[in-house]
Amino acid sequence: MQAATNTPVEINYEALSESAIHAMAESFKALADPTRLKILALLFAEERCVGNIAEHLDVSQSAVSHQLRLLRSLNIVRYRKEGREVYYDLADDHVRGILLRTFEHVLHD
Amino acid sequence: MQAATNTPVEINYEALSESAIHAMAESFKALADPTRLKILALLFAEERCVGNIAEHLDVSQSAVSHQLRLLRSLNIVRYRKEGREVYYDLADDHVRGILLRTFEHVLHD
DNA sequence: TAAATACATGAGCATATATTCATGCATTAT
DNA sequence: ATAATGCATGAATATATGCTCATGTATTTA
Repeated sequence: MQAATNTPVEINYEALSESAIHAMAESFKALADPTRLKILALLFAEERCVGNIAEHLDVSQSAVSHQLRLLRSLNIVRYRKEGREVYYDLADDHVRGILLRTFEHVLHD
Repeated sequence: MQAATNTPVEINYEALSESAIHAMAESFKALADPTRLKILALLFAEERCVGNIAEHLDVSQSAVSHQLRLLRSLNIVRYRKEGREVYYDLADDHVRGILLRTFEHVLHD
């Protein structure tokens, strides 16, 4: 999670395919909601099951489940089943990095 | 733009204020639209005036102007006037970093 | 087996959002 | 001064989105 900053990657409009643009928009959209951000902030520290998340956020279990489905579909979170509970976790450190950067961006303004 | 990765910043839910969460959501929301992303991709390389952006994206001048207003309000782009033209540019390298990271995230999937 | 628990999901509704259209406001050209 | 150009903006509309409610499915307990 710490390396990779001086990558030679560049963004130029001509090279960006329509599908890449839409994929990026989808990813950002997933992070563009307070409820989902709160869920991710909780998962930033440790994995949690659905009911636990709902309690902490004071949001209905249904609402949390809907949001988790969306995050799942974009590979932002992953899950594992244990009995009748389903534990969710951040999918990878890529997500952590983006969350951290934006958090900093918001702070230093 | 390249340094700053091993910052000691952490995200934990309890410490995140409601307003910080909303600020982050707003920032992500600004990046969560294909048209705005295309605009930013254009500006990634160089500053451009409104009409020029509209031409390149095949979007109406009005639509571009509306989106630029939103990006402006969140300090994602900045502008300078020159005669009757207004040139827009990315506000800072923070934005570049976030765009690059997400671009990579989308590629490596 | 029946009841309870934990989570997922479809439909419906209220709100948010992106675009278009019409128009306004500067600045430059005639 | 009048017209033209470049950009900004308010209103209206169509679509997208997040939540609730009702219900379904899987797993555990009585």
